[in-house]
Amino acid sequence: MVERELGTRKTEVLRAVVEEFVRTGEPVGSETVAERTGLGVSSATIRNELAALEELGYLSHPHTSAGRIPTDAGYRRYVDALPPGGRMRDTQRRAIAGFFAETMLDLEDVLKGTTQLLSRVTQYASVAVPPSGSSELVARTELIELGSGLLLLVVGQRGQVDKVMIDRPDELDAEALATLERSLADRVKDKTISEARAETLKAAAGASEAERRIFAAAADVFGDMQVGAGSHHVLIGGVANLADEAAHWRRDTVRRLFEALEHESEMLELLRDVTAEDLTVTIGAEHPHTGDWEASIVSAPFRAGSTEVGAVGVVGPTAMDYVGVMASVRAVARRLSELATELDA
Amino acid sequence: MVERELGTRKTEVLRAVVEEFVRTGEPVGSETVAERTGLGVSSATIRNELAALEELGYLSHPHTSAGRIPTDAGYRRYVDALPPGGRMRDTQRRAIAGFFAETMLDLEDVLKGTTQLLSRVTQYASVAVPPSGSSELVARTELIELGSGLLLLVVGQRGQVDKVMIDRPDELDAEALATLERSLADRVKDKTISEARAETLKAAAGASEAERRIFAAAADVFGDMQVGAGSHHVLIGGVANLADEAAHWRRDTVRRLFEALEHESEMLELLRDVTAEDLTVTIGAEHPHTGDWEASIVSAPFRAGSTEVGAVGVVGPTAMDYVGVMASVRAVARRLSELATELDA
DNA sequence: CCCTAGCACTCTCAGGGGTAGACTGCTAAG
DNA sequence: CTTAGCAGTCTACCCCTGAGAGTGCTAGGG
Repeated sequence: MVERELGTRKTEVLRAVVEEFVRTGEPVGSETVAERTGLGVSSATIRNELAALEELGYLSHPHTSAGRIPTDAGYRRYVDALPPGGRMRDTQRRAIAGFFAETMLDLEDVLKGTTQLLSRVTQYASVAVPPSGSSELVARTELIELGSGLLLLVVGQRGQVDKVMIDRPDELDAEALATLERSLADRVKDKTISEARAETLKAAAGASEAERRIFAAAADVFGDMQVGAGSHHVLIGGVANLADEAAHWRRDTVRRLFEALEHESEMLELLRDVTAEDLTVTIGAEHPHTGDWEASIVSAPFRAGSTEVGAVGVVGPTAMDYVGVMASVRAVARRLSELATELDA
Repeated sequence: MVERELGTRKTEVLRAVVEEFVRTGEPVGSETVAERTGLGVSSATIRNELAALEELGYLSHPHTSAGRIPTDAGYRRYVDALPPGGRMRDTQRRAIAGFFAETMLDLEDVLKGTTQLLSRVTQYASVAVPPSGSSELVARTELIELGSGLLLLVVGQRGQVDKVMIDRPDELDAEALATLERSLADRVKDKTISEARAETLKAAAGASEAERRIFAAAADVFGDMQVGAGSHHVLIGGVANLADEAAHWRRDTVRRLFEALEHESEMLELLRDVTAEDLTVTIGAEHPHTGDWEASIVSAPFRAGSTEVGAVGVVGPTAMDYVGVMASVRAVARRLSELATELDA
């Protein structure tokens, strides 16, 4: 579709249709638009504009005598035409400011809180992807003997901790384990997590069976930490909000959405490639992985200094309050960037 | 309500109504019951029985000319009358056996897998509550200096790890920190987690401001571990299955359920007191915290040796396949007990 | 005394017509 | 280019009806 100038009145009309539809959930008629835009033209004129916008593929018609509904392309056009730096409601602004006013030290805790904040503020579901961790440094590794086996523990420079239980190899005595622990620590200390993974895989290759098992387990842990430390890699909040939305949605949309929310890898796919420079809005079928379901994702990355460390986003119906959501997500991402930068210093 | 003998035919009729209703979701008529029970009596006789069962409060009538549907009390009676040791389908049995055939070392990982297993097998949502941990022993504590502050790490005897970030108190140098770390370790090593918590709170009381902060943080971590180590205390699986059920449910039921699933404390309340000796079935409004929503919970504890360590459960509509769910939950809980006992040895 | 056949009765559900209302799209005039 | 006016179209709703499902009751039979 060729990018073409639309004329400010058409843009205005489209805006009115989208916002009214989002507000009421009902198809919007020419009369309503004429009143709401305040353009000072009659509904007949609006009807011509509406017909033109439909011709262009931005609006559609459930049936002859119904009002107009925006298409995905219509939402897209609407979002692209939005003035930069949208407004939040005061309550939203205050909620966000209040949340970040507390002193917080653990980024993972913060992110968990962030999902709740975003979902409360926007009334949709929200997700947060913690730092990918590949370029983090390994601060410490430990091999601890417990009653039930060996516990291998890895601590990252930012306080991320990951672990795995290993069956205790009988052929290794306490001394051998201590040596092994030191050898592992020497190999990975102050390396990045991806380097540490490569290093441990290499070490596993040329070691005895018992040692190999431990190095392999370590490599697994590092692999895990690359995605995000700890046991959950994607944080989610406000799913209950989607239950309300569910009434308007197709059945399979709801199910697929919940499935995606449950499986982290799917959720990561939903957000991958989709989180660009600043703020990204993905509408309905635009997303490569969502097929034709009627959900939109608004997401933004946050950074510590200049390296990208994670992302936050909101998932809701295509008929969502883009202005409010975009402003909220942008604000939260900016705050998170500040916080992450500060924690890093 | 007085517990009264019902007569085997009434029981049989009730059973038929419940099972047919669960299977089809439609109110059940006398004709259907007459055929399905194989009692060899006519539908007229069944009608008398149905009327009696309704009089007793076990069945209800959407309207005059509709069939019967079970009340909560009806499900209760049905469940209580079920022969012990219900049957699973072969596929269910196999799925469970297959899952536990693998060797597994980390109970938390196992529980995560368990929720997925149970939800796949039953087609409802499932939850797992990990060991409460109060009586676990503290295996190790560490105070690690990172770029961004101090990381306090606690490792439990079973491999549970919990942590908290603390702002580095400027007035403590490396040596003071080392002393503090040793002092903390001495106080809590090999104590139970509840003892450790009490101990740290005591230590916090009579310490300098900087030390107090650290002991207090430690107490927080122990407090956290009492509920369940790591960042999630209740594990959940198969929420997507509830989305399908949602069509049959009242709106607020769905929302409240999702909210409960999101807030761990609520979920713990749902399962607390509800998990008795063996297998517990809570039907609809029976549960003190669910108000009048139409959901049932089937749960069972699992133990390591003789101490109760956790619980698993399934959440679904009151019209659920109790036989299959009860058998599955019981089987999974038994397997988990075996595994937990073995890991403990 | 319990069971059963039969029947009148009740109530829902699906479908058909008929109407009001909501919008559109077109046309002709400003 | 805009607008008023108007015919045309389609849905949503209501009302009605008939079919069907299922009950409750009664009277007769083992």
